[in-house]
Amino acid sequence: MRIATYNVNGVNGRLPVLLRWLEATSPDIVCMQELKTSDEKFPLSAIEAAGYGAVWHGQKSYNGVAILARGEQPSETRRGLPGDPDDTHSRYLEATAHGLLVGCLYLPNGNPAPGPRFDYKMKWFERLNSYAETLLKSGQAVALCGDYNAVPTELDAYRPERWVGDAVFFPETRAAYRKLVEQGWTDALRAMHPGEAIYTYWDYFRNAFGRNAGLRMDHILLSPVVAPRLTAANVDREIRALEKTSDHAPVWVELKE
DNA sequence: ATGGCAGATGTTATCTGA
Repeated sequence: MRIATYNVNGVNGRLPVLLRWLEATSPDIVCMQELKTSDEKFPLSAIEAAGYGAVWHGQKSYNGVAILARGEQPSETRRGLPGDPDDTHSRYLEATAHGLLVGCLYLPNGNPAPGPRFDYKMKWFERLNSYAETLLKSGQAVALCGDYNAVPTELDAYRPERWVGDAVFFPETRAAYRKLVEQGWTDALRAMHPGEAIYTYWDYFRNAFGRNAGLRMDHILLSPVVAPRLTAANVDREIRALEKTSDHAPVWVELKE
C-alpha cells in the first residue's frame, strides 16, 4: 500500500498535473496541502472520476488540506488541531482509510522570523507535538503526513547557510521537529535514505529545480506499529519538472500488508 | 539587502509563499 503527501499549491490550478500523477502512480492514500480554495470549489467530481473518495477542509485563497483514498470514502475523525479554538486556518485534517489513521497537516511557514508569524508557527508546532503524543500513546496505526515547513538538518538543504534566517530552518523549528520525531515516530524518507541529500521542494526562481537547489520539508511520520511495514519511500521528482507544476513534489511510502 | 516566480483574488495591484 502506498501513502503519498503532496503540497499542490492550488488544487484547481494544479488539477491536470494532479490527475496525471494519480493515474501514473495510483497511491492508495493521498494527503494534499495548500488547496487555496473554498470548500465549495474543491474539485470533487474530477477526483471521484479518478477513482478516489475525499474529505477536505478548504479556505479561500490560503491553506487548505485534503485526504483522498483510492476506491473508498475516507472517514473523517478530526478537523483542526486541539488547543486553540480561535485558530481559523485550515491546516489539519484526519481520517481513517485503508485501515490507517491518517493525519494531514500544513504547518505554518512562519516568515518573517522572528515575529508574530513565527510565534504562531511555534504555538501551532507545540499543539501538533502535544496531539501527536496522544496519538502515539494510543497505540494506533498512524501516518502523519504533510508540509511541516521544517527542514530537519543541514543535510536537508542545498546550501543550508542560505536558510539560517528563514523560519523553515530556524533552530527552534528544527528543535520542535526533532522533539516530535523523538516521541517515537519514524521519518520514513530519512529512514529509507540515511545520509542522502533528498529534497521535496524547489523554489520557482533561478532554475532551482534544474540546479537541484532544494529543501526537504514534506514528511511522512509513521507510528511504531506502522514503521515495521515500511519497504520503500521516495520523491516523485519528475512531477516537479512538468508545466504548471507545484513548487513541491509528492513524497510517498510503500507499506507491506 | 533584494529579487527572482507563481497562485488567488479582483485592483492590472496586493498578499502570501519559503
